[in-house]
Amino acid sequence: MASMKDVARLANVSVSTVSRVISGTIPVDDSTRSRVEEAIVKVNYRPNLLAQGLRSKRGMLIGFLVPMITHPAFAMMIEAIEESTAKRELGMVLCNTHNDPEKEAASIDSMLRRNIDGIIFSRVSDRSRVLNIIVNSRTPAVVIDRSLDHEAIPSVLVDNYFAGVLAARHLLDVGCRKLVCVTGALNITLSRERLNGFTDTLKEAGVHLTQERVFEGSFRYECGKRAVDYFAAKELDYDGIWVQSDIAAYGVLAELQRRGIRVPDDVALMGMDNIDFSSMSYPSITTISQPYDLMCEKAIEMVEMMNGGTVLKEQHILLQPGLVLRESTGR
Amino acid sequence: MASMKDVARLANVSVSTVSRVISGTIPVDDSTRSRVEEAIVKVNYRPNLLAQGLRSKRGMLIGFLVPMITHPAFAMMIEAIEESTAKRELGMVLCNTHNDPEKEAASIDSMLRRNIDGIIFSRVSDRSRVLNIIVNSRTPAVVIDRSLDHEAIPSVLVDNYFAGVLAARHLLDVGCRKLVCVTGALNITLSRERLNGFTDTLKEAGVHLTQERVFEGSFRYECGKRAVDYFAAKELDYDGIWVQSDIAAYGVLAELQRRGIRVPDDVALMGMDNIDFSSMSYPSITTISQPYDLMCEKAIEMVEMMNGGTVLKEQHILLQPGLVLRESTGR
DNA sequence: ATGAAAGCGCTAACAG
DNA sequence: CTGTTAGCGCTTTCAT
Repeated sequence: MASMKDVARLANVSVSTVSRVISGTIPVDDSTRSRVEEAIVKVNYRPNLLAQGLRSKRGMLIGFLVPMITHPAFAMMIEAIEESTAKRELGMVLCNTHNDPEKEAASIDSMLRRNIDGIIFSRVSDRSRVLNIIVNSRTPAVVIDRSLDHEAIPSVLVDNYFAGVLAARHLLDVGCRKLVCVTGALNITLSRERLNGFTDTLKEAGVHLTQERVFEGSFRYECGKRAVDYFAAKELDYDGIWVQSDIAAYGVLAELQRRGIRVPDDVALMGMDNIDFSSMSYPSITTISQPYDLMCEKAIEMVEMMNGGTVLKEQHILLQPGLVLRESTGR
Repeated sequence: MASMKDVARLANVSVSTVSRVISGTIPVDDSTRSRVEEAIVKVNYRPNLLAQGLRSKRGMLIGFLVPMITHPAFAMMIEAIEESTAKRELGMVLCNTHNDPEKEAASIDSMLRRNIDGIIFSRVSDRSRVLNIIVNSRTPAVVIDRSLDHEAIPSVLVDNYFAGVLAARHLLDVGCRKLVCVTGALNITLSRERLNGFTDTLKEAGVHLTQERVFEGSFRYECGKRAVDYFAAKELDYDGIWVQSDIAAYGVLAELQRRGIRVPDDVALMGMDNIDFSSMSYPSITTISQPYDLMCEKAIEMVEMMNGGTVLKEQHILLQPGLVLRESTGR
């Protein structure tokens, strides 16, 4: 790899002149400039990012922390973050935390040691010490898809209450009146918000969602089967079900099918997340989409602004979810 | 962030001594060492990775290129690479190439400018100029899940021929005699190898897989429906089908179900990759697993060896796939 | 065993 | 407009 020195030598100028030509912000004589530019092309010079990052304190790198890479919803976010960073010629370092505070801490640490431009995370564990580390180091950090108690850290969220509203409206629209709901873990705020939107909207329509019609699950496949078992054990009758994540919705679907219950004929089923797979099954799954691309783009924008000196404390961007109609609620 | 200078000042030694204590390779007086170690703890010193990387030409970073992050098979590899790098305190920068040679080139370029320790890729586009760039820069590179014509680059592969053998054996075992196959793109070597293993094994059992019983698909969902349409148009009778990727197998499954054809009762269905989802549907999908964890670990090991000075040209590690029994072939 | 000094490749302040 | 100088934080001779 050619260095600035090589270019300078070839163009018969000092390295600082080369630096000026590249940055473009400081005036350089036209003839000098073109000589330098020729030399740059000739030796195929590309600035070393470590040297730049060391000097400028900006590693040209964004860190992204997720709890599980292979979960389709997170994979979509990873893709979106990659898209937004690549567009800006930033790199993305990815860390899989497994919700392990130790691993979170270790990866944040190594990111900071890379003079990272910003760290974005979805679902940091609550016991994480990392937030303080980041705040103390004055590195821009943005939480995505989850609000954090730590108010100093800005976030970009979807309107989870409205997601519940959309789900309820649609199930009512297709004629369901006996509903049940499978939530995510209810210690997570977004699960509660979704449930509230769902419950409130049903109530307005005169449909009362009793406590026993709500099954507290997780965002994992396994809880789907457990939910169906639970409803069966309680001998609850239902014609519509909202599961707060597509992956869990598939758990529900598989168990319903195993029991010979037809979707959508006997029960209308809705999920949430709009993972790729939700259009790939039979029946395909009606779901609530989250604007991952936009969320991630916003998160990166916020990081960029903070690096530009803007103070973004207590800034929380709220984006709207959408309804995606498919077969599982088609009547 | 505290620097070496801070530690040195506090411990009353020079920075070089601090460096020696940290590297551990050069003898340092015990009393000095403990003084330095105390100081390190006191100021919570952590070496700056950019500075280290700049000096030592090793960025402590592995680059990973995939064509599509959200494809479950690649997501699994990403997870495995992350696991293997994190274990070694290396970072992972991820790039989504979309099979776009421009984007491949751009990301390889930025990786090299980070003094990256090694680059691992699955499925570089054939027209990629990047291979030469990498070879010229003497940066360790390993191809995963695909052999490359470029012989200088080592690779770690699964035995795709044997995958075909396993698929054929199992379908024969469950009593299928009228078989069809949906391949990946046949210009990709691994698709042809899988098909060869499948065909040869059937032939040994006296089952002849005619040309028209092979549908050239891709590793995408959409080709599944097209394949079923094609077989129907040809009025081919079949009781067993092997699809060379799980995601395409779901395309086949959905279309079969739409047509009222029951799996496995009417047709036994097998996929390949063992993506998470293949256990989450009803019926769950019998499939061929690829040892992603091991493949990725081996790839990282190879990179490490090359960085250690070992020459690995023309080294190709072959790993064995496995059979995963599920409902879609259960009789 | 330890310190001083040079340098990795770059940027920015200071001179001119 | 351009060159010289210093320094980002680290490692590695080279002295002592």
